[in-house]
Amino acid sequence: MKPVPAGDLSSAKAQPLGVRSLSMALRAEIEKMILHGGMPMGERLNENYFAEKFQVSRGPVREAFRALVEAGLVEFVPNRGVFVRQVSLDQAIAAYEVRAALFSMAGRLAARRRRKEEIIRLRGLVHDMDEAIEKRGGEGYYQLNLDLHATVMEAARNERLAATYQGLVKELHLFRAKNLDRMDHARVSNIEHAAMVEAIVDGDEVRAYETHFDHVMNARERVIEAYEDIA
Amino acid sequence: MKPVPAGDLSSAKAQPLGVRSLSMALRAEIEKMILHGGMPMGERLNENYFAEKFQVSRGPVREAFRALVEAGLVEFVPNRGVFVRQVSLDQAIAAYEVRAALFSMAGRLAARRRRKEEIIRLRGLVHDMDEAIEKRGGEGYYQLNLDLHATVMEAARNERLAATYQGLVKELHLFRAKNLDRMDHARVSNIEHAAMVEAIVDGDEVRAYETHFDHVMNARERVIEAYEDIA
DNA sequence: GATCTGTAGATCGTTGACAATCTGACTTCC
DNA sequence: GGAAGTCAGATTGTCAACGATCTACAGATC
Repeated sequence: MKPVPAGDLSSAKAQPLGVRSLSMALRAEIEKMILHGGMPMGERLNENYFAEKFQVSRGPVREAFRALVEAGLVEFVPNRGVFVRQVSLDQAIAAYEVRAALFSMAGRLAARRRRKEEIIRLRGLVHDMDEAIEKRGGEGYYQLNLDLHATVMEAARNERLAATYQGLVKELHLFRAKNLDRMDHARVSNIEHAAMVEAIVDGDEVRAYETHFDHVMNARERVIEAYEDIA
Repeated sequence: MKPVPAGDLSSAKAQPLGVRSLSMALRAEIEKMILHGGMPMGERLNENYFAEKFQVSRGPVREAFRALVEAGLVEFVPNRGVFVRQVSLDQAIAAYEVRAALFSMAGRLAARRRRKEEIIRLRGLVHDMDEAIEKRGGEGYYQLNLDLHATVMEAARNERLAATYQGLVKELHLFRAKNLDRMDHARVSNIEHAAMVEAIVDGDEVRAYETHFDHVMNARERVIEAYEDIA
């Protein structure tokens, strides 16, 4: 009955766009393409291209773009379109400082609000990362590192903080030198992790703040160094 | 000479919406209405209403809404529309903690990067606020307070930090108890300001962090108290 | 040979129309 | 009298088309 085109969206594209509104689903899909798919920085996002790719009109695509602009993943130029955002070293440095602010607060709150199971999990992660470095040549370290940071955020029990932090980390993915935090630093980094976790375990807010703050600011320094190597 | 179109838009529309794209201008305008105009919390924003009000089609209005959703000022419900966001006490508390993280970082960076003229300005503001309290019954205190916070942010010299902070402050405007930070606390508050400024002047990063952190967290406590009075 | 000008193609900005969905009130039935 | 079903009106979701703007390239001018 309905004048729906022969092949329906979800199956035709074989894309699990979800049940949300079309533009919300598109936003998530395009975001994934930018972050994981690896679209070149500065690349222009063509509205017609995405409209055809997902078999929708340009309206929802445009709405998805607006949301991505606000999220800081793309830049908008009137009458030109949107472009995958270029993140300069200076901007990355600034973002690391914001990250330090947020993450050190998370550590501080985690020290105040931690629960027994989180303490166990945190200590376990530090131990696993040690083993990943010493016994498996760094295999699996990256994921464990993400887990550790996520667990600290969880222990802080502040969703607003977690959401802001997440948005910032996404943005930092756009920085081309993101992968410069090499395995050389894993040992040093994990010593910092241990100090962070013990401060949380002790419930020492000030020490938790300091250790978490230093951890991110040290990462900031390493990024600067690494960048200068390739520049 | 460039082929300038006969009838140019800006005058034809006779709308001082600015030179940016239509949806960007709408976003700013609607945001102003929500924050200053005082739209009731939970109010639904009707697309047709805004389209007619600004003499545009619904497309740009919808795009403006998407941006406001991402900014956290309105909530989106599929097939229902967008609503002015309701901010609960719990959410406000969480937001104050994020604010403490950002502002204490600003204080810390300001202590590191301050310039002579900013020192003069900061001390002047604290002095003016004292006079506003003692000699003018609080007249002008509110604006001076905003100026002080803005000056600290400026001295921190981190645009990303400032932008994140600004977005958060906007969101806190949606909290109905926002005006509960009454003049009773101005004296205490300004003593805190003095401590903050002196820490920045001394270039003492740790003390700057602590004083700024405490200042926001104390404000958080006062909001909780005030909320309980009216609840 | 370099710069400027004009045109063509492509892309964005906006609009108005139509389909899908929801809200709220009225009717009907138990 | 209260609960469930039904229907009209209003609102949102999506689309296709038109007008405006920009980029790039070819040709003319100095």
